[in-house]
Amino acid sequence: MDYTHILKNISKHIQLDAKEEKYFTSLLKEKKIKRKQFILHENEICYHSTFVIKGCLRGYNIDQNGFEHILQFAPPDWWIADMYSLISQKPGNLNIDAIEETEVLLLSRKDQEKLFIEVPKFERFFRVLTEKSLVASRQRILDNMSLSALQRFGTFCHHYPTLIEHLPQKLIASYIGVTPEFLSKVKADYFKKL
Amino acid sequence: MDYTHILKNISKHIQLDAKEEKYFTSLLKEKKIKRKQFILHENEICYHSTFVIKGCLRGYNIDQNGFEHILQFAPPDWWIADMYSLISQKPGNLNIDAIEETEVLLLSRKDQEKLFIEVPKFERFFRVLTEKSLVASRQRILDNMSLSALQRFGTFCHHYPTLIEHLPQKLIASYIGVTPEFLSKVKADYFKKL
DNA sequence: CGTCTATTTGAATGTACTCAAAAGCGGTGG
DNA sequence: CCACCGCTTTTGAGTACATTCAAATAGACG
Repeated sequence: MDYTHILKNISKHIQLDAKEEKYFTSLLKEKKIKRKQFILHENEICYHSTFVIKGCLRGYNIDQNGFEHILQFAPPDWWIADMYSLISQKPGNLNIDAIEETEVLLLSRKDQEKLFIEVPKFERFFRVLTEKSLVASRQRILDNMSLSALQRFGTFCHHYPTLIEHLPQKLIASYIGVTPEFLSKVKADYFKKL
Repeated sequence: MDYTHILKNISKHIQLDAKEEKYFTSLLKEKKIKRKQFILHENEICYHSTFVIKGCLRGYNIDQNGFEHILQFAPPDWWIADMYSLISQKPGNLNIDAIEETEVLLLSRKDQEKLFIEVPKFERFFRVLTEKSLVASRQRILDNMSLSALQRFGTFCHHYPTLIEHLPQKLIASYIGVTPEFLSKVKADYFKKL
């Protein structure tokens, strides 16, 4: 099993010795997820934090009119979960599924909490991770309130240049908060101006 | 000095003994903020986490067209900061000022980091706090994408019943992401339907 | 009080959505 | 390897939700 990615990800914020690394990796479960396969449905309880090694997941909500709104893409080296459900252990409102063939490592909330006690450095690691997510999430709120669809598309292209390549526009539309039809028109304008 | 509010706030998630409480409170600085007075301007570095005891603060961004977008209200018992600037110690894009006469306690990032090391329980406390903020922030992204202005106003009234009372509508408009003029019309519809 | 700011109301405008249809693209099976 | 099917993307016309601008009214603070 290849834990190099996740250990590298963690070493960005905390230093682990060999024993700690071994303990941590012993808690992880590997999983392969096929395209369109779900790892979480809304109204289910989210039991795991998921770290993506390869491929790409998406976390999204379906509103009362049946429209999908993507909260998060999770390309390699990203963590994803329904945070509400994970911390409350109540049914959440997020769906998480695979955009393509994906490989992940799962860390259960129970093991995570054990980890916080056994190796307090992990408390720090996830605090830092959560702080960064919060920063990104708040910036997105501001962007959604202050930018036009055209500007949000530009921001997205700039922020996720690699995702743009192999992501259906439909999904980008659902992330930046417009209809696919309108994104198509926006994109035309965007590339006209270059 | 009255630390009962903040100690009660903290005891929701972690238990402190007398010595730890004393150490923690020794790090806090008290401050009184007049209406319209700033505790942080955009392009400044945010050095403190701020806990509100009395009154109300707001954190907001001003976009390139000069419009204000409120990211957060901080009534009593809430924490507020420009998280981006606080964790990166680089200039941020948030303004924080007082909506009314307000009393706060300040915890500097340096002291906070010392606290994480001296009393690791605080690492846990702020992790939990940040997780909850993240949950709220992500739900707000979804609400902004899936709900109409009327629905967002309803959600706001339901979520912050006490704030509604003494908050200028202008500020509510700036929080839910509409113009004050339009909120005025939305509100008329809202109360017609009751 | 008087002034300044907040709120309401209305008409015109704009940005993004809806619905419908056509065109493009990709995968699958014959 | 090609043909077909389903799904995505494009295009267009009509519509809706929210903004802009302007003016009148109401309210708050010194």
